[in-house]
Amino acid sequence: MARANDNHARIWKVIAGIPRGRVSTYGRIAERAGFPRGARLTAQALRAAPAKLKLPWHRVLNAQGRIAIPENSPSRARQRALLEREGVAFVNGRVSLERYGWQTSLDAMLWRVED
DNA sequence: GTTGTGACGACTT
DNA sequence: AAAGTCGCCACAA
Repeated sequence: MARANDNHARIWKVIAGIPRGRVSTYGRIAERAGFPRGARLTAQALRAAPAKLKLPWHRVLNAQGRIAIPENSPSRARQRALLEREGVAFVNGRVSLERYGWQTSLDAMLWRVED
């Protein structure tokens, strides 16, 4: 039986692979880690992620391309700043997943979109 | 062991 | 467009 922390580790691994200047979503990350409907697991893993891992946590947005962190948290503004620093543009508080969404090589192969 | 909650998301009203 | 329902996983009480 896999322990909870093992599942978190699988999520962290996927997040670590998000390229600079691109973003992914809770649902897609979970899916790539082996949890088809585990979007919430991604959120849980992200909250529990040790800073030591230096994960690109800011590149994780919700399925609408919006920052998922609560309004009251200062991390929210920090996430946006970090993304903009990488060239990710916000329009009406939203990021175009069409343009910045991270596509895997496999996806590129299946859907014929750029990697 | 049970229950409620949440940095979520797909579906259905 | 907006709100409700349900699935999923970890965690706190």
